[in-house]
Amino acid sequence: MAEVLTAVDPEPEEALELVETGERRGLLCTLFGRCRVTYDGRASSTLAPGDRLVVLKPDGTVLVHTDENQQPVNWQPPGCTHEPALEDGAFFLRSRRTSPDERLVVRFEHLAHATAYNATDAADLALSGTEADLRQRILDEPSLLEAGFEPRATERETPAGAVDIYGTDSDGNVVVVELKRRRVGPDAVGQLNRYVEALGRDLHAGATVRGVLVAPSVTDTARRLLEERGLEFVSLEP
Amino acid sequence: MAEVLTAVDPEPEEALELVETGERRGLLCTLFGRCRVTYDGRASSTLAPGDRLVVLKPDGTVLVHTDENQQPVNWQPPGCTHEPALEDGAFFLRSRRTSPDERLVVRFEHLAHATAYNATDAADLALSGTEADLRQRILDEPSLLEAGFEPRATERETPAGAVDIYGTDSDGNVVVVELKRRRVGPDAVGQLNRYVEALGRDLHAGATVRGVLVAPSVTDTARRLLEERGLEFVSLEP
DNA sequence: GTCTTCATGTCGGAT
DNA sequence: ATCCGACGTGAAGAC
Repeated sequence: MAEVLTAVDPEPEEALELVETGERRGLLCTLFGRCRVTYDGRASSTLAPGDRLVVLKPDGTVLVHTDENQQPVNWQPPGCTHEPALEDGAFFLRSRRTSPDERLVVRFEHLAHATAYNATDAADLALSGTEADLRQRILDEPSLLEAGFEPRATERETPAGAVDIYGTDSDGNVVVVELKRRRVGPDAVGQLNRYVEALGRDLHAGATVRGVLVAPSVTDTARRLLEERGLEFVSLEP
Repeated sequence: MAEVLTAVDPEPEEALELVETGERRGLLCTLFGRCRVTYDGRASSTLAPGDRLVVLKPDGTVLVHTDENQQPVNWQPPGCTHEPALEDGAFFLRSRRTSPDERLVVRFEHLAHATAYNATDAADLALSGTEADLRQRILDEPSLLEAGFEPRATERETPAGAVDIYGTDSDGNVVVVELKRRRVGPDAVGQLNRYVEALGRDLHAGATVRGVLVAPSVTDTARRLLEERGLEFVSLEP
Protein backbone atom coordinates (compact mmCIF):
# COMPACT_ATOMS: atom_id res chain seq x y z
CA MET A 1 0.00 0.00 0.00
CA ALA A 2 1.29 3.40 -0.90
CA GLU A 3 2.59 5.22 2.13
CA VAL A 4 2.18 8.96 2.60
CA LEU A 5 4.05 11.34 4.88
CA THR A 6 2.61 14.82 4.83
CA ALA A 7 2.99 18.11 6.67
CA VAL A 8 0.88 21.23 6.17
CA ASP A 9 2.66 24.53 6.82
CA PRO A 10 5.73 22.69 8.05
CA GLU A 11 8.50 24.39 9.94
CA PRO A 12 11.73 24.33 7.95
CA GLU A 13 13.09 21.70 10.36
CA GLU A 14 10.09 19.52 9.71
CA ALA A 15 10.47 19.80 5.94
CA LEU A 16 14.15 19.04 6.23
CA GLU A 17 13.48 15.88 8.16
CA LEU A 18 10.79 14.81 5.74
CA VAL A 19 13.00 15.28 2.68
CA GLU A 20 15.94 13.57 4.38
CA THR A 21 13.71 10.66 5.31
CA GLY A 22 12.45 10.56 1.74
CA GLU A 23 15.94 10.44 0.38
CA ARG A 24 16.98 7.69 2.80
CA ARG A 25 13.98 5.58 1.96
CA GLY A 26 13.77 6.29 -1.75
CA LEU A 27 10.51 8.24 -1.59
CA LEU A 28 9.01 10.65 -4.08
CA CYS A 29 8.76 14.02 -2.32
CA THR A 30 6.82 17.18 -3.13
CA LEU A 31 7.17 20.65 -1.67
CA PHE A 32 4.81 23.51 -2.25
CA GLY A 33 5.42 27.09 -1.21
CA ARG A 34 6.86 30.45 -2.01
CA CYS A 35 10.42 30.18 -3.28
CA ARG A 36 13.19 31.68 -5.37
CA VAL A 37 15.15 29.52 -7.76
CA THR A 38 18.60 29.90 -9.21
CA TYR A 39 20.27 27.64 -11.72
CA ASP A 40 23.80 27.61 -13.00
CA GLY A 41 25.37 25.18 -15.44
CA ARG A 42 25.03 24.87 -19.20
CA ALA A 43 23.21 28.19 -18.89
CA SER A 44 22.16 30.32 -15.91
CA SER A 45 18.83 31.50 -14.63
CA THR A 46 17.13 33.22 -11.76
CA LEU A 47 13.50 33.15 -10.80
CA ALA A 48 11.98 35.70 -8.41
CA PRO A 49 9.73 34.57 -5.56
CA GLY A 50 6.48 32.83 -6.40
CA ASP A 51 4.44 29.78 -5.40
CA ARG A 52 5.66 26.59 -7.01
CA LEU A 53 5.40 22.85 -6.72
CA VAL A 54 8.76 21.14 -6.37
CA VAL A 55 9.02 17.42 -7.06
CA LEU A 56 11.98 15.35 -5.87
CA LYS A 57 12.36 11.89 -7.30
CA PRO A 58 14.44 9.13 -5.73
CA ASP A 59 16.47 8.93 -8.97
CA GLY A 60 17.80 12.45 -8.38
CA THR A 61 15.35 14.32 -10.60
CA VAL A 62 14.14 17.74 -9.46
CA LEU A 63 11.20 19.52 -11.08
CA VAL A 64 10.04 23.04 -10.29
CA HIS A 65 6.54 23.57 -11.64
CA THR A 66 4.60 26.82 -11.76
CA ASP A 67 0.84 26.96 -12.26
CA GLU A 68 1.21 26.97 -15.99
CA ASN A 69 2.94 25.18 -18.85
CA GLN A 70 3.66 21.56 -19.30
CA GLN A 71 7.38 21.98 -18.80
CA PRO A 72 8.97 22.76 -15.45
CA VAL A 73 10.37 26.27 -15.12
CA ASN A 74 13.55 24.79 -13.63
CA TRP A 75 14.75 21.25 -13.16
CA GLN A 76 17.62 18.84 -12.65
CA PRO A 77 17.88 15.55 -14.52
CA PRO A 78 18.11 12.07 -12.97
CA GLY A 79 21.41 11.31 -11.28
CA CYS A 80 21.66 14.52 -9.32
CA THR A 81 22.10 14.60 -5.57
CA HIS A 82 19.43 16.25 -3.47
CA GLU A 83 20.90 18.43 -0.73
CA PRO A 84 18.20 19.75 1.55
CA ALA A 85 19.42 22.16 4.24
CA LEU A 86 18.48 24.87 6.69
CA GLU A 87 20.15 28.24 6.38
CA ASP A 88 19.23 31.40 8.27
CA GLY A 89 16.11 29.57 9.39
CA ALA A 90 14.93 28.94 5.82
CA PHE A 91 14.60 25.64 4.00
CA PHE A 92 16.93 25.28 1.01
CA LEU A 93 16.97 22.59 -1.55
CA ARG A 94 20.18 22.29 -3.49
CA SER A 95 20.77 19.85 -6.30
CA ARG A 96 24.14 19.13 -7.80
CA ARG A 97 25.09 17.48 -11.04
CA THR A 98 28.54 16.54 -12.24
CA SER A 99 29.52 16.37 -15.89
CA PRO A 100 28.40 18.85 -16.74
CA ASP A 101 28.66 20.72 -13.46
CA GLU A 102 25.23 22.14 -12.77
CA ARG A 103 23.58 23.49 -9.66
CA LEU A 104 20.03 24.27 -8.78
CA VAL A 105 19.06 26.10 -5.61
CA VAL A 106 15.50 26.46 -4.39
CA ARG A 107 15.18 28.76 -1.40
CA PHE A 108 11.79 28.65 0.30
CA GLU A 109 10.48 31.79 1.94
CA HIS A 110 7.42 29.90 3.02
CA LEU A 111 6.54 26.22 2.89
CA ALA A 112 2.84 25.50 2.61
CA HIS A 113 3.06 21.74 2.22
CA ALA A 114 5.55 18.90 2.16
CA THR A 115 4.93 15.26 1.33
CA ALA A 116 6.82 12.02 0.80
CA TYR A 117 5.31 9.17 -1.18
CA ASN A 118 6.42 5.58 -1.36
CA ALA A 119 5.87 4.83 -5.05
CA THR A 120 6.21 1.34 -6.46
CA ASP A 121 5.73 1.06 -10.17
CA ALA A 122 6.92 -1.89 -12.19
CA ALA A 123 4.84 -1.11 -15.27
CA ASP A 124 6.28 -0.15 -18.64
CA LEU A 125 4.49 2.18 -21.01
CA ALA A 126 3.14 0.42 -24.09
CA LEU A 127 3.19 3.01 -26.86
CA SER A 128 2.08 2.63 -30.45
CA GLY A 129 1.96 4.96 -33.39
CA THR A 130 5.69 5.62 -33.32
CA GLU A 131 8.12 5.78 -36.18
CA ALA A 132 9.14 2.21 -35.39
CA ASP A 133 5.53 1.12 -35.96
CA LEU A 134 5.43 2.93 -39.27
CA ARG A 135 8.61 1.15 -40.29
CA GLN A 136 7.17 -2.24 -39.37
CA ARG A 137 4.11 -1.55 -41.48
CA ILE A 138 6.29 -0.89 -44.51
CA LEU A 139 8.42 -3.96 -43.86
CA ASP A 140 5.24 -6.05 -43.61
CA GLU A 141 3.80 -4.55 -46.78
CA PRO A 142 6.54 -2.94 -48.90
CA SER A 143 4.05 -2.05 -51.63
CA LEU A 144 2.81 0.70 -49.31
CA LEU A 145 5.91 2.55 -50.46
CA GLU A 146 5.57 1.51 -54.11
CA ALA A 147 5.02 -1.60 -56.17
CA GLY A 148 8.21 -3.60 -56.43
CA PHE A 149 9.96 -2.11 -53.44
CA GLU A 150 12.08 -4.63 -51.56
CA PRO A 151 13.47 -3.74 -48.13
CA ARG A 152 17.05 -5.01 -47.64
CA ALA A 153 17.99 -3.56 -44.29
CA THR A 154 16.88 -1.26 -41.52
CA GLU A 155 19.13 1.14 -39.67
CA ARG A 156 21.79 0.58 -42.33
CA GLU A 157 24.86 2.59 -41.39
CA THR A 158 26.31 5.21 -43.70
CA PRO A 159 29.01 7.80 -43.02
CA ALA A 160 26.14 10.26 -42.56
CA GLY A 161 24.19 8.15 -40.09
CA ALA A 162 21.77 5.24 -40.07
CA VAL A 163 19.18 4.92 -42.84
CA ASP A 164 15.68 4.00 -41.66
CA ILE A 165 15.00 1.56 -44.48
CA TYR A 166 17.43 0.60 -47.21
CA GLY A 167 16.11 -1.34 -50.18
CA THR A 168 15.77 -1.68 -53.91
CA ASP A 169 13.08 -0.81 -56.44
CA SER A 170 11.78 -2.88 -59.35
CA ASP A 171 14.59 -1.54 -61.58
CA GLY A 172 17.26 -2.58 -59.12
CA ASN A 173 18.01 0.96 -57.99
CA VAL A 174 18.98 1.55 -54.41
CA VAL A 175 16.21 3.23 -52.41
CA VAL A 176 16.83 5.13 -49.20
CA VAL A 177 13.70 5.64 -47.09
CA GLU A 178 13.44 8.21 -44.33
CA LEU A 179 10.41 7.89 -42.06
CA LYS A 180 8.64 10.54 -40.06
CA ARG A 181 5.57 10.00 -37.94
CA ARG A 182 4.32 13.52 -38.53
CA ARG A 183 4.27 16.30 -41.07
CA VAL A 184 7.82 17.18 -41.97
CA GLY A 185 9.71 20.38 -42.57
CA PRO A 186 13.04 21.18 -44.19
CA ASP A 187 15.12 19.36 -41.59
CA ALA A 188 13.90 15.91 -42.63
CA VAL A 189 14.73 16.66 -46.26
CA GLY A 190 18.28 17.57 -45.27
CA GLN A 191 18.55 14.36 -43.33
CA LEU A 192 17.40 12.22 -46.25
CA ASN A 193 19.67 14.13 -48.60
CA ARG A 194 22.71 13.40 -46.44
CA TYR A 195 21.98 9.69 -46.54
CA VAL A 196 21.47 9.69 -50.31
CA GLU A 197 24.72 11.58 -50.88
CA ALA A 198 26.63 9.30 -48.55
CA LEU A 199 25.34 6.14 -50.19
CA GLY A 200 25.94 7.56 -53.66
CA ARG A 201 29.60 7.91 -52.74
CA ASP A 202 29.77 4.51 -51.07
CA LEU A 203 28.25 2.52 -53.89
CA HIS A 204 30.05 1.95 -57.16
CA ALA A 205 29.87 4.87 -59.55
CA GLY A 206 26.86 4.88 -61.82
CA ALA A 207 24.49 3.37 -59.29
CA THR A 208 21.31 5.33 -58.94
CA VAL A 209 20.26 6.10 -55.39
CA ARG A 210 16.68 7.24 -54.88
CA GLY A 211 15.67 9.02 -51.71
CA VAL A 212 12.09 8.67 -50.49
CA LEU A 213 10.64 10.60 -47.59
CA VAL A 214 7.67 8.87 -45.96
CA ALA A 215 5.45 11.00 -43.74
CA PRO A 216 1.80 12.03 -43.39
CA SER A 217 2.53 15.28 -45.24
CA VAL A 218 5.18 17.90 -45.99
CA THR A 219 5.32 21.67 -45.70
CA ASP A 220 5.66 23.78 -48.84
CA THR A 221 9.27 24.60 -48.08
CA ALA A 222 10.09 20.95 -47.59
CA ARG A 223 8.38 20.02 -50.84
CA ARG A 224 10.39 22.62 -52.70
CA LEU A 225 13.59 21.30 -51.15
CA LEU A 226 12.67 17.75 -52.12
CA GLU A 227 12.28 18.85 -55.73
CA GLU A 228 15.56 20.74 -55.73
CA ARG A 229 17.36 17.70 -54.38
CA GLY A 230 15.58 15.27 -56.68
CA LEU A 231 14.02 13.43 -53.78
CA GLU A 232 10.59 11.85 -53.54
CA PHE A 233 7.71 11.87 -51.10
CA VAL A 234 5.19 9.20 -50.17
CA SER A 235 2.30 10.05 -47.89
CA LEU A 236 1.66 7.54 -45.10
CA GLU A 237 -0.05 7.97 -41.76
CA PRO A 238 1.69 6.41 -38.77
CA MET B 1 -0.55 33.27 1.63
CA ALA B 2 -0.64 30.03 -0.30
CA GLU B 3 -3.70 28.00 0.52
CA VAL B 4 -3.61 24.22 0.81
CA LEU B 5 -6.42 21.69 0.66
CA THR B 6 -5.29 18.20 1.38
CA ALA B 7 -6.81 14.76 1.99
CA VAL B 8 -4.93 11.62 2.97
CA ASP B 9 -6.44 8.34 1.74
CA PRO B 10 -9.47 10.19 0.40
CA GLU B 11 -12.60 8.44 -0.65
CA PRO B 12 -13.24 8.82 -4.38
CA GLU B 13 -16.05 11.29 -3.60
CA GLU B 14 -13.67 13.39 -1.53
CA ALA B 15 -11.08 13.46 -4.29
CA LEU B 16 -13.72 14.37 -6.84
CA GLU B 17 -14.88 17.30 -4.77
CA LEU B 18 -11.33 18.47 -4.21
CA VAL B 19 -10.45 18.38 -7.90
CA GLU B 20 -13.74 20.05 -8.86
CA THR B 21 -13.10 22.76 -6.30
CA GLY B 22 -9.58 23.13 -7.64
CA GLU B 23 -10.83 23.52 -11.17
CA ARG B 24 -13.47 26.08 -10.14
CA ARG B 25 -10.95 28.13 -8.22
CA GLY B 26 -7.96 27.77 -10.52
CA LEU B 27 -5.89 25.66 -8.15
CA LEU B 28 -2.93 23.43 -8.86
CA CYS B 29 -3.94 19.90 -7.84
CA THR B 30 -1.96 16.75 -7.20
CA LEU B 31 -3.15 13.19 -6.82
CA PHE B 32 -1.05 10.28 -5.68
CA GLY B 33 -2.07 6.66 -5.80
CA ARG B 34 -2.29 3.44 -7.74
CA CYS B 35 -3.66 3.99 -11.21
CA ARG B 36 -3.83 2.81 -14.81
CA VAL B 37 -3.38 5.27 -17.63
CA THR B 38 -4.50 5.20 -21.24
CA TYR B 39 -3.77 7.77 -23.89
CA ASP B 40 -5.08 8.08 -27.38
CA GLY B 41 -4.37 10.82 -29.89
CA ARG B 42 -1.31 11.51 -32.02
CA ALA B 43 -0.20 8.11 -30.75
CA SER B 44 -1.70 5.63 -28.27
CA SER B 45 -0.48 4.14 -25.05
CA THR B 46 -1.50 2.06 -22.09
CA LEU B 47 0.14 1.87 -18.71
CA ALA B 48 -0.58 -0.95 -16.25
CA PRO B 49 -1.30 -0.18 -12.59
CA GLY B 50 1.37 1.47 -10.50
CA ASP B 51 1.84 4.32 -8.01
CA ARG B 52 2.12 7.71 -9.70
CA LEU B 53 1.91 11.39 -8.97
CA VAL B 54 -0.62 13.20 -11.13
CA VAL B 55 -0.40 16.98 -11.43
CA LEU B 56 -3.32 19.06 -12.70
CA LYS B 57 -2.63 22.65 -13.59
CA PRO B 58 -5.29 25.34 -13.90
CA ASP B 59 -4.19 25.91 -17.50
CA GLY B 60 -5.34 22.41 -18.44
CA THR B 61 -2.00 20.65 -18.23
CA VAL B 62 -1.92 17.09 -16.89
CA LEU B 63 1.29 15.35 -15.87
CA VAL B 64 1.59 11.72 -14.80
CA HIS B 65 4.92 11.16 -13.08
CA THR B 66 6.40 7.86 -11.97
CA ASP B 67 9.23 7.63 -9.45
CA GLU B 68 11.84 7.97 -12.15
CA ASN B 69 12.79 10.07 -15.15
CA GLN B 70 12.52 13.76 -15.67
CA GLN B 71 9.74 13.43 -18.20
CA PRO B 72 6.19 12.42 -17.28
CA VAL B 73 5.18 8.95 -18.46
CA ASN B 74 1.91 10.43 -19.77
CA TRP B 75 0.63 13.96 -20.10
CA GLN B 76 -1.72 16.43 -21.70
CA PRO B 77 -0.64 19.90 -22.80
CA PRO B 78 -2.09 23.23 -21.63
CA GLY B 79 -5.56 23.98 -22.96
CA CYS B 80 -7.09 20.61 -22.17
CA THR B 81 -10.20 20.22 -20.06
CA HIS B 82 -9.96 18.27 -16.84
CA GLU B 83 -12.90 15.91 -16.38
CA PRO B 84 -12.82 14.26 -12.97
CA ALA B 85 -15.53 11.68 -12.39
CA LEU B 86 -16.66 8.71 -10.34
CA GLU B 87 -17.39 5.45 -12.10
CA ASP B 88 -18.08 2.10 -10.49
CA GLY B 89 -16.95 3.69 -7.25
CA ALA B 90 -13.53 4.58 -8.61
CA PHE B 91 -12.06 8.02 -9.24
CA PHE B 92 -11.34 8.75 -12.89
CA LEU B 93 -9.55 11.67 -14.33
CA ARG B 94 -10.20 12.30 -17.98
CA SER B 95 -8.54 15.00 -20.02
CA ARG B 96 -9.67 16.01 -23.46
CA ARG B 97 -7.94 18.01 -26.14
CA THR B 98 -9.35 19.20 -29.43
CA SER B 99 -7.26 19.78 -32.52
CA PRO B 100 -5.75 17.35 -32.46
CA ASP B 101 -8.30 15.17 -30.71
CA GLU B 102 -6.49 13.55 -27.80
CA ARG B 103 -7.71 11.84 -24.66
CA LEU B 104 -6.00 10.82 -21.48
CA VAL B 105 -7.70 8.65 -18.88
CA VAL B 106 -6.29 8.00 -15.42
CA ARG B 107 -8.24 5.43 -13.45
CA PHE B 108 -7.31 5.25 -9.80
CA GLU B 109 -7.57 1.92 -8.02
CA HIS B 110 -6.47 3.56 -4.83
CA LEU B 111 -5.94 7.19 -3.91
CA ALA B 112 -3.34 7.78 -1.22
CA HIS B 113 -3.34 11.57 -1.29
CA ALA B 114 -5.04 14.50 -2.96
CA THR B 115 -4.15 18.18 -2.71
CA ALA B 116 -5.13 21.53 -4.15
CA TYR B 117 -2.77 24.48 -4.04
CA ASN B 118 -3.50 28.11 -4.67
CA ALA B 119 -0.40 29.15 -6.58
CA THR B 120 0.27 32.78 -7.43
CA ASP B 121 3.37 33.37 -9.46
CA ALA B 122 3.99 36.55 -11.40
CA ALA B 123 7.71 35.99 -11.87
CA ASP B 124 9.37 35.42 -15.23
CA LEU B 125 12.41 33.24 -15.60
CA ALA B 126 15.56 35.22 -16.38
CA LEU B 127 17.73 32.93 -18.46
CA SER B 128 21.18 33.68 -19.86
CA GLY B 129 23.60 31.69 -21.91
CA THR B 130 21.11 31.21 -24.73
CA GLU B 131 21.63 31.49 -28.44
CA ALA B 132 20.21 35.01 -28.30
CA ASP B 133 22.97 35.98 -25.85
CA LEU B 134 25.60 34.52 -28.15
CA ARG B 135 24.17 36.57 -30.99
CA GLN B 136 24.30 39.75 -28.96
CA ARG B 137 27.94 39.12 -28.11
CA ILE B 138 28.79 38.90 -31.79
CA LEU B 139 26.76 42.00 -32.63
CA ASP B 140 28.58 43.87 -29.87
CA GLU B 141 31.96 42.63 -31.02
CA PRO B 142 31.82 41.39 -34.63
CA SER B 143 35.55 40.65 -34.65
CA LEU B 144 34.75 37.63 -32.50
CA LEU B 145 33.64 36.08 -35.77
CA GLU B 146 36.53 37.46 -37.81
CA ALA B 147 38.33 40.75 -38.41
CA GLY B 148 36.31 42.94 -40.76
CA PHE B 149 32.97 41.22 -40.26
CA GLU B 150 30.06 43.62 -40.35
CA PRO B 151 26.61 42.47 -39.25
CA ARG B 152 23.83 43.85 -41.45
CA ALA B 153 20.75 42.13 -40.11
CA THR B 154 19.51 39.49 -37.71
CA GLU B 155 16.73 37.03 -38.45
CA ARG B 156 16.95 37.99 -42.12
CA GLU B 157 14.31 36.07 -44.00
CA THR B 158 15.18 33.75 -46.88
CA PRO B 159 12.98 31.24 -48.71
CA ALA B 160 14.65 28.60 -46.54
CA GLY B 161 14.02 30.36 -43.24
CA ALA B 162 15.49 33.14 -41.11
CA VAL B 163 19.25 33.62 -40.97
CA ASP B 164 20.64 34.19 -37.47
CA ILE B 165 23.10 36.90 -38.56
CA TYR B 166 23.50 38.27 -42.06
CA GLY B 167 26.53 40.43 -42.80
CA THR B 168 29.53 41.14 -44.97
CA ASP B 169 33.23 40.38 -44.71
CA SER B 170 36.17 42.66 -45.40
CA ASP B 171 36.04 41.71 -49.11
CA GLY B 172 32.39 42.62 -49.39
CA ASN B 173 31.19 39.04 -49.60
CA VAL B 174 27.89 38.13 -48.02
CA VAL B 175 28.30 36.13 -44.82
CA VAL B 176 25.57 33.93 -43.37
CA VAL B 177 26.08 33.04 -39.72
CA GLU B 178 24.29 30.20 -37.98
CA LEU B 179 24.61 30.15 -34.20
CA LYS B 180 24.40 27.20 -31.85
CA ARG B 181 24.82 27.36 -28.10
CA ARG B 182 26.22 23.85 -27.92
CA ARG B 183 28.27 21.34 -29.83
CA VAL B 184 26.66 20.74 -33.19
CA GLY B 185 26.03 17.71 -35.34
CA PRO B 186 25.09 17.27 -38.98
CA ASP B 187 21.68 18.90 -38.65
CA ALA B 188 23.07 22.38 -38.03
CA VAL B 189 25.28 22.06 -41.12
CA GLY B 190 22.24 21.24 -43.20
CA GLN B 191 20.45 24.24 -41.80
CA LEU B 192 23.31 26.60 -42.63
CA ASN B 193 23.64 25.06 -46.06
CA ARG B 194 19.98 25.70 -46.84
CA TYR B 195 20.37 29.37 -45.98
CA VAL B 196 23.53 29.74 -48.07
CA GLU B 197 21.90 28.09 -51.07
CA ALA B 198 18.77 30.21 -50.73
CA LEU B 199 20.73 33.45 -50.51
CA GLY B 200 22.98 32.43 -53.38
CA ARG B 201 19.88 32.18 -55.56
CA ASP B 202 18.38 35.40 -54.21
CA LEU B 203 21.43 37.56 -54.72
CA HIS B 204 22.68 38.55 -58.16
CA ALA B 205 24.69 35.88 -59.87
CA GLY B 206 28.39 35.91 -59.12
CA ALA B 207 27.98 37.09 -55.55
CA THR B 208 29.92 34.95 -53.14
CA VAL B 209 27.97 33.77 -50.10
CA ARG B 210 30.01 32.42 -47.23
CA GLY B 211 28.40 30.27 -44.56
CA VAL B 212 29.83 30.30 -41.06
CA LEU B 213 28.71 28.02 -38.29
CA VAL B 214 29.38 29.42 -34.81
CA ALA B 215 29.28 26.98 -31.91
CA PRO B 216 31.48 25.73 -29.07
CA SER B 217 32.54 22.74 -31.17
CA VAL B 218 31.45 20.33 -33.92
CA THR B 219 31.33 16.56 -34.24
CA ASP B 220 33.57 14.84 -36.77
CA THR B 221 30.69 14.10 -39.09
CA ALA B 222 29.56 17.70 -38.98
CA ARG B 223 33.08 18.91 -39.72
CA ARG B 224 33.28 16.62 -42.72
CA LEU B 225 29.95 17.91 -43.96
CA LEU B 226 31.10 21.50 -43.52
CA GLU B 227 34.11 20.78 -45.72
CA GLU B 228 32.03 19.05 -48.38
CA ARG B 229 29.67 22.01 -48.51
CA GLY B 230 32.47 24.59 -48.43
CA LEU B 231 31.24 26.02 -45.16
CA GLU B 232 33.25 27.39 -42.28
CA PHE B 233 33.34 26.97 -38.53
CA VAL B 234 34.19 29.41 -35.75
CA SER B 235 34.44 28.19 -32.18
CA LEU B 236 32.66 30.37 -29.62
CA GLU B 237 31.28 29.50 -26.20
CA PRO B 238 27.82 30.84 -25.38
C1' DG C 1 31.87 8.53 -22.35
C1' DT C 2 30.37 10.52 -27.49
C1' DC C 3 27.32 10.50 -31.41
C1' DT C 4 22.94 10.41 -33.63
C1' DT C 5 18.10 10.66 -33.94
C1' DC C 6 13.25 10.29 -32.10
C1' DA C 7 9.63 12.63 -29.49
C1' DT C 8 2.27 12.22 -28.14
C1' DG C 9 8.61 16.42 -27.99
C1' DT C 10 7.18 21.63 -25.90
C1' DC C 11 7.52 26.49 -26.54
C1' DG C 12 7.68 31.02 -28.61
C1' DG C 13 7.49 34.09 -32.39
C1' DA C 14 6.09 35.35 -36.95
C1' DT C 15 2.93 35.23 -40.76
C1' DA D 1 -4.10 28.37 -37.77
C1' DT D 2 0.56 26.80 -39.74
C1' DC D 3 5.47 27.18 -40.12
C1' DC D 4 9.95 27.32 -38.31
C1' DG D 5 13.66 26.78 -35.20
C1' DA D 6 15.48 26.89 -30.20
C1' DC D 7 15.69 24.17 -26.07
C1' DG D 8 19.81 24.13 -19.73
C1' DT D 9 15.70 20.09 -24.83
C1' DG D 10 15.27 14.58 -22.57
C1' DA D 11 15.66 9.68 -23.66
C1' DA D 12 17.26 5.63 -26.16
C1' DG D 13 20.34 2.94 -28.75
C1' DA D 14 24.79 2.24 -30.96
C1' DC D 15 29.64 2.37 -30.61
